[in-house]
Amino acid sequence: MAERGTSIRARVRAELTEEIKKAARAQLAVEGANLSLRAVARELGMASSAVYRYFASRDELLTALIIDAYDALGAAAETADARYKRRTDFAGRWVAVARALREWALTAPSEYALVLGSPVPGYRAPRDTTGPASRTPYVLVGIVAEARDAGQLAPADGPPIPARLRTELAALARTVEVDLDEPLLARTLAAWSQLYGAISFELFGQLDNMIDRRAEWFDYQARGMAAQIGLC
Amino acid sequence: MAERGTSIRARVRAELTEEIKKAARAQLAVEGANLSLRAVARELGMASSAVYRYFASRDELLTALIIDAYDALGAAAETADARYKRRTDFAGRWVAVARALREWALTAPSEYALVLGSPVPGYRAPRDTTGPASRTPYVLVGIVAEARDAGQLAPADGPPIPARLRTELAALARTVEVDLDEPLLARTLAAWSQLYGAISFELFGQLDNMIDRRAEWFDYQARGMAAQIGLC
DNA sequence: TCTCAAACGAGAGCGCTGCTCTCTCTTGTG
DNA sequence: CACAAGAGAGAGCAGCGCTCTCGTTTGAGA
Repeated sequence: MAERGTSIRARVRAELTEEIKKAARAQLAVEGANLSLRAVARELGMASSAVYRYFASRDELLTALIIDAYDALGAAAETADARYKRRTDFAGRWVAVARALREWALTAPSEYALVLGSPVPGYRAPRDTTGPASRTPYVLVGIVAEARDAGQLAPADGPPIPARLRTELAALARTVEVDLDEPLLARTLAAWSQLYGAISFELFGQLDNMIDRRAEWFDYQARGMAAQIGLC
Repeated sequence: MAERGTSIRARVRAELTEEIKKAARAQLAVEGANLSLRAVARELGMASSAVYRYFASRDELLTALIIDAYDALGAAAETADARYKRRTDFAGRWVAVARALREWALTAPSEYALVLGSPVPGYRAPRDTTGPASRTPYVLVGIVAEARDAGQLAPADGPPIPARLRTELAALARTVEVDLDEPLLARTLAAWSQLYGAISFELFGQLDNMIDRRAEWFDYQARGMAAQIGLC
């Protein structure tokens, strides 16, 4: 008998799949990037071979975790922006989203490392991840585009952009359907890269023995990014 | 018989140690972060247990590689700055050093990932690395300090710095013996973090399907950092 | 309602890993 | 010249990812 379009078996299967991922995430949190499929199976009280009914390989499990992490990261960015009240305070929105991303990274460092750290084994997951991966930059770009539409954008400055890079930026804007001109897109992209750098720098221990007031330091940088883009 | 203060045995030992590291680096380059001590031993035609005469554990081998990588990275920065002719073109020097760091990272991606990527197994190497690790930022800070001394620094701007962060920056400047005032140190530190972000962003695949003209894109960002610091 | 193929779980096993221990041979120094 | 320290090899342990085989469960079609 079908229930809600899916059989009971399928439902149980989905639940166990989720439970495996949950246990894997838990182990990842304490063990670092070295995820042991056998340990996950042990945790769940099942034979290691049984896990292979749900994930064809350890890498496939990791891929699933990566996709989930991308989704969680994107969701964090979206809700942070949505919850920000003063919609025309674009710099404030940028900082709020940046903070949310950092905080998500701090609560789930190994998952952040999974998606944005060094590629794990030989190479990374296939490009099933492109969808969820684009949620975060989409939020960032959205803030900038809205600011531009509201006329709240400081006049463009920044280094000159070589002609060929400019055409590539234009092509990029077209393919991802982003309505920003080349200099603005360049500044936004650079700010995104900078944001990623600031979070990774802290998370991967480069700030150790240098700065303890990390939240304040991060805010300083996030405000710098907003200023660099031209958000007011 | 002692030779140059070290016995022959010690010399041979040092050579073999170096050879092990070399083989490990080679394997790391093709295999990613998963370094197999047994494979290294196999490559060298020796029993895996013999390697333990030279490195107490796989982690210790990795630590040695990390220290070497930090040193190589620092050396790349230093020579790039030293070779730059127009000493008062501080923005040019910054960009030259940034380029050198990126190029080193591109030629040895796994070694870069080792030192600046996500911490590998459970946690990272001990703090034997602090010395070599500081060579790169020292070069960057040096350029800024020289520019300031030459009066080639644009007037400070940037986000406000909270008082407590400011005192911590002052303390940091004191402990690492850097002669930069708080706002300038903050801008330099932020630029360093940004530089790290730009390199990692490219190296870890975040630029894939977005920008192909990577050298030009990197230059654009490097120039932006110099401008943000105030280098002329 | 019964049947049977598909789904599932467990266990054994393969080759790999890091690491330890023991045994033998070499080496350089007192 | 003796002998302890250094060095290499090999066996072995527990763990890993993954495969295969063998019973059991289950749910959909006859």
